[in-house]
Amino acid sequence: MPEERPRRRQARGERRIAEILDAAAGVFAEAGFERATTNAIAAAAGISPGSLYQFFPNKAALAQALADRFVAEMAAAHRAAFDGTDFAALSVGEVADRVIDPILEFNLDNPGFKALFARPDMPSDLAAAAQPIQGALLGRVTAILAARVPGMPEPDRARSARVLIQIFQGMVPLVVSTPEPERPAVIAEVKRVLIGYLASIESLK
Amino acid sequence: MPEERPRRRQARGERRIAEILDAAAGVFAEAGFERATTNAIAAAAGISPGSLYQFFPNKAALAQALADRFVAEMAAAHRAAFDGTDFAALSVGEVADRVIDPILEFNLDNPGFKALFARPDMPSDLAAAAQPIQGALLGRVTAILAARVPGMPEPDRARSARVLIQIFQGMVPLVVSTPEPERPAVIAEVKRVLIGYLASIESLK
DNA sequence: TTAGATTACGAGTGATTGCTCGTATTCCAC
DNA sequence: GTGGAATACGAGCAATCACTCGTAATCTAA
Repeated sequence: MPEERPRRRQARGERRIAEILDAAAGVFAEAGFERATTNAIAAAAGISPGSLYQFFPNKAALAQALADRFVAEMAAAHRAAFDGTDFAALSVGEVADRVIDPILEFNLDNPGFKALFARPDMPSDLAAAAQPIQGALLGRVTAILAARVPGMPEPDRARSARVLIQIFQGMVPLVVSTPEPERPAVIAEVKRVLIGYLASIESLK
Repeated sequence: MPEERPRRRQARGERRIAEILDAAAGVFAEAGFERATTNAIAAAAGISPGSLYQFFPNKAALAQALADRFVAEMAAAHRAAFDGTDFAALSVGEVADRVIDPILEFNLDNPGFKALFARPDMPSDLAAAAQPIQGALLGRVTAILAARVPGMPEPDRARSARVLIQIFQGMVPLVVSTPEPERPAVIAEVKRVLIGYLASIESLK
């Protein structure tokens, strides 16, 4: 049975870990998770393969740590988008602006994010890492729906929240792949889609 | 310089090719493209690795052939969805039903499809194989928009067509992953989303 | 019938890649 | 200062996988 005493990191080590995660995000974004080699990540971080394995026991753990960091940053983006606002008092357009812009910006700033979380064969432990924010996001959208459409039956509300989230996440690739002069128009269309759906729900009384 | 004389296939060989493509679609769907090994595909087809390479020079060519078959079948699904209908004379609900159901059914029946075409690192030659149907789909949706909303400026029309397609394709994973008793309700929501967006475009006159 | 082509086999090969290990350097607590 | 821990190196190991090759069975055209 391995002792597995956690080593006491020096400041240098903490810095290295951050550098490795940065490098991994870049390589994942460029090559995709499978094609990304640990040696390439080490080279991108400016260290040797052996040094990389001083900090991460294997590639999966590296991916897990990067995922955890993404999740924490995404949670912050979600808090910025959702907290401290009375969504029942806003117009649908205002709701869309408040919620969509920061989350979209996060996706634009972190191309490695979807390389990790949108891959077809996501292992269960990575999905488990993403589950908290996914669940929290679902809860927040459901809460907005509950505040705005109180009469809606619970199953319908949960389903509509899932649909809203899926629309948004499904449109992210289109937004990201659209080059700059055209991008704001596409973002405006995304908002129109979500607003239209939200309005059609609210019009049911 | 290789002679590269195309060999004359026997009926048995044609059958084998179809069997290999079937097996590949299944293995791709289960394991994803990268994780799918050629030996596993051969085993699933009930043949040896060497026999597989009698028919396909490499894994990329196998993927290409499967993609071509999917594209042909998808094109047929598109024809069934679009041809012989005057979309200008239908209600938005009828348009949605006619277009969405057959294409959604194709995606449900062919789980290998998205394993090939939705992978993050799709090589350019695979994208080239998909381009004709993607282009044709874009043209068909644009034509429907042109028939229904004649006054719309061309750039807006093209953008809205792309958005409509992206909404649909972005929702496919949600539909596929929803188990059966619940699935029709999700499909109904997908249609409501598309109808809502279409109606909001048409309401602009 | 038979010669040549096609189909079939499966152990093996070369290349890739995640990861190790022996060793050297740097840091920090005492 | 000194000893132990943390950091760093990079050649190389073991496993995986796309693919090959020598050989044999089967089919088809004549």
